[in-house]
Amino acid sequence: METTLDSALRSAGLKATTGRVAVLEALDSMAHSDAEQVLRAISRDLPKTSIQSVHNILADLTAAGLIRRIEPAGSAALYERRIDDNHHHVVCSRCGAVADVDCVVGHAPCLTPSTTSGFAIQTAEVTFWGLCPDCQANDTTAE
Amino acid sequence: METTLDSALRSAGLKATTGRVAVLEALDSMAHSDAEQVLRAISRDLPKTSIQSVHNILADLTAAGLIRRIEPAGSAALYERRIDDNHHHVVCSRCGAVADVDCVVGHAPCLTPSTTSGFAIQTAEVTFWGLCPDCQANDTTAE
DNA sequence: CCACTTGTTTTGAATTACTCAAAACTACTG
DNA sequence: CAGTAGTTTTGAGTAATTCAAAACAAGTGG
Repeated sequence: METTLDSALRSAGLKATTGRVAVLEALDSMAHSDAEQVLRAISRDLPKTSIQSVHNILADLTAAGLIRRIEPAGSAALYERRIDDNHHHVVCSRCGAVADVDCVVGHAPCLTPSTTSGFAIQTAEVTFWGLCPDCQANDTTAE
Repeated sequence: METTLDSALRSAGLKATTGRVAVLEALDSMAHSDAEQVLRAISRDLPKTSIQSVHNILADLTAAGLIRRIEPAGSAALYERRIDDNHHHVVCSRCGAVADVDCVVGHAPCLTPSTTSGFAIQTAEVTFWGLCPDCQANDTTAE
């Protein structure tokens, strides 16, 4: 079967292997997943896949621009399929949950620093930190 | 000798040990250092200090609010003494060099997201990515 | 000034997330 | 359908950090 994912992979210069398609499908259904979550998701269909292969696939897909990699402080690297806009993230400072935040500007860099120290700015990455709804609900029990 | 650093430590509820004072001094002279750089800096005076102790001290100082920890994607955790303002960072996407960027607003969160997904926002962390002056100079040789 | 107690550092081992390399394999080409 | 280049597997290795128990030192009270 020739799917959209197959052709996306091929037009990026990558072979459309079952593993890669499965990873893309997994990330379509669960955004902001780390390598281990992706492994668990695709293990249902491809039980022979190793965590190293998942890392390998995720690195290839990231390099090809088919997925985006984010690394919030304190978490393992997370991957997402939303790559065509310049959006940002809210991370729960207690449990690490992640949600998307639309960028007001829509393209990189959405902000320009006041003092660049001679750097040639390419992008601005914004990470909001706060409490997710669940952790707010449990806020009375622990701090 | 009773220094400013001593009293800063004590008023944070921490004992003013030589190791902690040395770490604070090191971070005063070299901002954005990782644990290993701090270890090298204090090894001149305290050669018996282990990397584990440095991690321990850095964690204590971070918890006490005396230093700030940043974790740019792809780098080890970096520590800095500038904690009283809400400033941001430029990271070189090639060599990982870090410089400070003043926050226009000056207090957290300097930005407010459009859609919060129910999160209670506490801070906004902005990381600019670009090429540092050195890497711009070498830009013709490699990409 | 000395001993005590608690907080701190050392020592040594373990863990996590990830990378590297060679062998086995499979998607696409002709 | 066979060949080859690109992929995945298998297995080992690394870097940064954390954990735990024993050794030690800072600040306190005598």
